[in-house]
Amino acid sequence: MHADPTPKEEGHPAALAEMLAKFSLTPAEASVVFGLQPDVHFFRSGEEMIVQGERCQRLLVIIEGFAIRYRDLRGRRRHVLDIVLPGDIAGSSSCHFENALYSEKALTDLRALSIPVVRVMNLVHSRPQVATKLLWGFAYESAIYMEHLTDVGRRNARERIGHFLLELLTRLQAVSLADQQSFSLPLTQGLIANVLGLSIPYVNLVLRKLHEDGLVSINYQTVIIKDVEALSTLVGFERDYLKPLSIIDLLSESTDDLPWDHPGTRPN
Amino acid sequence: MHADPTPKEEGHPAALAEMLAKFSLTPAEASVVFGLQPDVHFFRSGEEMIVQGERCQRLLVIIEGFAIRYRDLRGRRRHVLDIVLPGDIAGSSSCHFENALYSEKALTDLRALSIPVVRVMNLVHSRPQVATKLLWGFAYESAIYMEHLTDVGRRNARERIGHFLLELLTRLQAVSLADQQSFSLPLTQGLIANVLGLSIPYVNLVLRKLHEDGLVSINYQTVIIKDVEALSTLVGFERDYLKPLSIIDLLSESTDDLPWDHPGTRPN
DNA sequence: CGTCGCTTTGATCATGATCAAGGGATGTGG
DNA sequence: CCACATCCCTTGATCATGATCAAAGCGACG
Repeated sequence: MHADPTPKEEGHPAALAEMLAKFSLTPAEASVVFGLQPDVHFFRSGEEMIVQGERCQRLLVIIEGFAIRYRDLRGRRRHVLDIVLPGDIAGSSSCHFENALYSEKALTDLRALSIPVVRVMNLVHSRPQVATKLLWGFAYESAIYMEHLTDVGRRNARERIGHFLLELLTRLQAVSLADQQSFSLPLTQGLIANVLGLSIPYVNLVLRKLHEDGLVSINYQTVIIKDVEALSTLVGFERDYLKPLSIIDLLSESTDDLPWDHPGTRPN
Repeated sequence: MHADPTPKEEGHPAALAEMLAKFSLTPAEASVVFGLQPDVHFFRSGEEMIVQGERCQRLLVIIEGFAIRYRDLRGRRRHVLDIVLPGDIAGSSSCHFENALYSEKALTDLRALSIPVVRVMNLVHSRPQVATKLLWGFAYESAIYMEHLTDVGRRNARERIGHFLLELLTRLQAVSLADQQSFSLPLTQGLIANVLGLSIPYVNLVLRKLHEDGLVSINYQTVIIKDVEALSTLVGFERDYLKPLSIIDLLSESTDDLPWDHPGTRPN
């Protein structure tokens, strides 16, 4: 990992848009986050960003590139818990523990904003609303894992794979990295197998069947979902869990009128 | 569901101890939460507390009794995502969405504090530190689901069941509802099967084998884990994920010395 | 005393794992 | 420019974990 001391502005615009979308931050609030003097860090493909068992003291807002979040099981190999996309935050769960419960590793060359957890926590005093929005966004992660849980626990291989691809499509669309029915990302069959708890040969088989049925096609890192509707129905995909309520909606329902933490940007 | 209009103090002491433990609230902060004028609600065994698809507008701090959090799958039956114990908060994930993603239903007669989400959110202005502690606690939920994910995705039936029982033991110990090796809770084999994505006859089989091996015994709602060490090793149980870092530790590492959140003393 | 829900047991079946081997690509060093 | 290594995809044969189906026993409770 190499910190880049000089160009601290370079990566902000893209990350800004993603933060806005994910955490409902107003531009003013986003600039509060960027005011925490984040470093831009670069990681090479394969580099570990968060290491299981070590203390996690910084959050990494992914600007560009992809990563995996995985857990090393004793004896068994590893279990990939999720794919980390631009706009996601590496370390957001690890920082809850004395020692990180899992690792995060760059899947491609990757660029991220690095912000010390302590500095974020201090927003509680200085900018409580910003802190709340960030924490609210973190809490929402559990919804994704709950969905993955029913994915792995209650669906067969075909449904799991279809569901996984549809989730990726939707999440990537949210950060403008996918069009209506396709996206590009360094997804191997081995990775899919690992995320979904399946074996590689079986993933291969199911993927071929899905292709024969004209539902999806995967070629050279590009996934095309030929019939989103049909696949969604087939595997029971409902995208609600990927569209959390904005915290703004909740706050604006409030009837009282206590002072805001930085007047002027209040959405009310 | 019946709101109890009169005795609003009755349930607080027990719930208070649990809140202290789970959210690192000081007594003063706990009383801020109780100052939100929560109602004590009673639910009968089998009653729905949160309904999938409906808007979730209140949080329910479980004081006494047990519940399940489950999802209705189309066509398929339901999938139980987790057991909800005293000290847990029903609705803590549902409130992130326009419509609750899952239901929560009382497994026994149950007593809970009901607090409107809006009122909690307003703590952001008045008591940002309390709000942060609560949200921090919610965010930590995702760690539990991530662990369940590797449980279901990467372990065989024996390991899953053992892991599940050890998690329950640990979580119940945290709220003084279990001793060193045993606890009581209305757990049926059907429920275990549903949580872990197994069939009832197979759960029965595995449970018998675990019993024959002298590892666990289940009788009349009482689970005894005869050899916690052996079982933990056998199934690879590490309890770290159930012991989140207190947010206090993070805040106290802060080098600056801003006044705390008491109204009137806050700068800015 | 009959019903209902939970547990137990057994027989059969299938989803998906494991093992094995070969086939492109791409990349690297000689 | 070729030899070799590596990584990923593909395919097939065999195996096993755990599902499904069926039926009966057993409390508890009204």
